[in-house]
Amino acid sequence: MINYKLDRSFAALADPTRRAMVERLAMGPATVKELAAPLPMSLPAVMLHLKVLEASGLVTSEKQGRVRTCRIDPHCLSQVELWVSERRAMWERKLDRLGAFLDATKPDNEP
Amino acid sequence: MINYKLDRSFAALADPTRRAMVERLAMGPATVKELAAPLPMSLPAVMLHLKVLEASGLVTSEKQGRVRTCRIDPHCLSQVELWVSERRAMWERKLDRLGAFLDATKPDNEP
DNA sequence: TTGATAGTTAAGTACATGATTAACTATAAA
DNA sequence: TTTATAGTTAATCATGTACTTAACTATCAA
Repeated sequence: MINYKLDRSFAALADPTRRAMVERLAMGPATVKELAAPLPMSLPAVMLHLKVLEASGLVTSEKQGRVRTCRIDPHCLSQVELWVSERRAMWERKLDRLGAFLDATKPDNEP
Repeated sequence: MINYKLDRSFAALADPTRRAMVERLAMGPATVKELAAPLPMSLPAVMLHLKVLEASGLVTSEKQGRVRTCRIDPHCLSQVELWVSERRAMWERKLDRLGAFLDATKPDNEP
């Protein structure tokens, strides 16, 4: 029942800096420097955030020469999306059944 | 650009105990005691998790007599789902465009 | 080969998080 | 009216997170 990957993905996305990094990467791959440019913090801090994103699997990176290029791995994003949508769907089915029950037991001549 | 609600929702869902609580609530409303029953921790600890879930907006609760009944608020779940699906969709559109570009620039007579 | 660039590691600090036990407050039932 | 139930608050503690600056290592360009 324990899903460490999901733990790490949600935890990674809980930080606004890391969501900003994912938003940037959603537009296409970027280097560490490009990722860091708009962020109001030091490069080592960005590196730590990147490490968290990579540990969760949401982002991958590879180094060529002295440049590390980062990109989104959509699989983990899908896993997160799936978990949330499943719970919401379950809750909404529950609501629908409740509605149907109320309709069925309601005194008639109401719409 | 900063979205505290989203921060709190993702952070709330990053903890396996709280995800377990949401999973339970997806099946229908529950009291604090019912929520706590399967969890390997003290009631005050469960209360703290519940507070985190309520502060994020993912869960609401109301007290009647001495019983507090908790239920999912699907709106915040939708917000989380939307954020994730938008980023994934954006990334995949990007990939598609890249694929189309590669197809267009590829030397011919390849499938 | 000198210097700038891109990234990395280390050490240290401040604050947040997740849990505990003990003690307390209502409400309901016997 | 006693007693059990459901929940709440407070005090405490250990650990984890999010940064900082300083110092370092490669790589590329002039």
